[in-house]
Amino acid sequence: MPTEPLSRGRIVAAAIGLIEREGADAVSMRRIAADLGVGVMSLYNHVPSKDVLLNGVAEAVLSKIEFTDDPDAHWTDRVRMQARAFRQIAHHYPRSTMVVVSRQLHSAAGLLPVERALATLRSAGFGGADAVSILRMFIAYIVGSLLREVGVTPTFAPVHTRTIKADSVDATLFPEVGSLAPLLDECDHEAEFEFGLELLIQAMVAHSARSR
Amino acid sequence: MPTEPLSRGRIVAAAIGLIEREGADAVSMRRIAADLGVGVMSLYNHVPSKDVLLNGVAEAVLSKIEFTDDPDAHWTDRVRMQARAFRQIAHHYPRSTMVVVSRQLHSAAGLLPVERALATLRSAGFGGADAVSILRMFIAYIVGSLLREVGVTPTFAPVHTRTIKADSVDATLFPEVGSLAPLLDECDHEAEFEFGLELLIQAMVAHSARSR
DNA sequence: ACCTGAACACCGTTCAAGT
DNA sequence: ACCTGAACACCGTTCAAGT
Repeated sequence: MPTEPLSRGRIVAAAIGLIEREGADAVSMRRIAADLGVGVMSLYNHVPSKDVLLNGVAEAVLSKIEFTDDPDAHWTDRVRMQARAFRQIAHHYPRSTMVVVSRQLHSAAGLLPVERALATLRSAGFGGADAVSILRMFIAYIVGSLLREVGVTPTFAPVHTRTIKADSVDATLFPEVGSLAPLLDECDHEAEFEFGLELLIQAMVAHSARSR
Repeated sequence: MPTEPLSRGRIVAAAIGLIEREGADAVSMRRIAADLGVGVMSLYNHVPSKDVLLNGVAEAVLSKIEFTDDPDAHWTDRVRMQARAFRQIAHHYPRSTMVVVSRQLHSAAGLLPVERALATLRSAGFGGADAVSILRMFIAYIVGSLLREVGVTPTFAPVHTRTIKADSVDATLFPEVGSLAPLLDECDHEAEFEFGLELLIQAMVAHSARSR
């Protein structure tokens, strides 16, 4: 039975599948080739190196973000929706998120979200420089939030590992950490993300009012 | 000449040096051993695996943050200083920053900065839950900012590579990106960090006033 | 044009042997 | 207690050979 022919897309998809199944450390050209049922060197007919293959993984994951933009909504709501859409990759591709975040993409893969964000900010009345700086702040916040969210689960095994045990922290050296241990122990990722998102949006509103 | 005896500390220091000199990808147990003038397997007398060695690298870099806290300063100034101190690691250990950020530390290495931040926020009148959420938002923002700062220079070779060329962007598909290309092309990392930092701090002040 | 096995220069880590 | 070389099971990638 003649399977579907090898292609860059199939290789990238196999890599993403492998990452999600076994983690980024499990990715090797040989494993991917084995998963696809081909010889290792066949991959190199479609991809020049492992490094650019991983760039392809990052681009593919980024391009799968589902942006549903409503141009009629208030700009603060549009910003909210776009930020949440970005966060979805941490849910759909948790183990690939680290790959996305740790690669500098010089391609146009991430350009569509940037375009939409800038358009939204400009429509809200922000100047070009402010729009770019605000976008960068937002991206930093989202990326950092995703890292916390997926970094906490490098493997899904220890589903409830307490990072800080109240009784193990020297209460004289770290009194605040000690007394807040119950709060530090648990992290509702969605709630934390929304908390920061609202603060950021309100900061933007205030900044907009100041510079008006 | 009997060189200093091998130790976990010397091994971690050698790893950090290697990372800063040649990048995180260059790190291998064999290279570290060679740099230290010992056999590979000697390392395993002091470090159980490469994985926990890299955790040691992350902890060592984190512990080198220089926090100069002034308890008499206004809490917003203290938050500013702490955030800037954190950002210093991107300057002192640029290539190690990715290692720090990509490892989940279950140790007490990062506890001192957390303690100081929480103490500052509580002294500003924030409740425990708010203090924890605000700290998490700040850490997300700082981590994301550091990633942008060091991710842009995986190697220092292309000192001025333009990521987006104005004429290469389809102006009809990406009009905003096209018109803002000059701004997107350059990034004053310190200025961008400070921009977001001020917005975050003002958001905190507003949040504090609201919940007072 | 696409596939491939052999080969090269690497990895992390186990183990048994040394002192 | 600390060091170590040999060995094992892996890597990414080059190259020459196939179709």
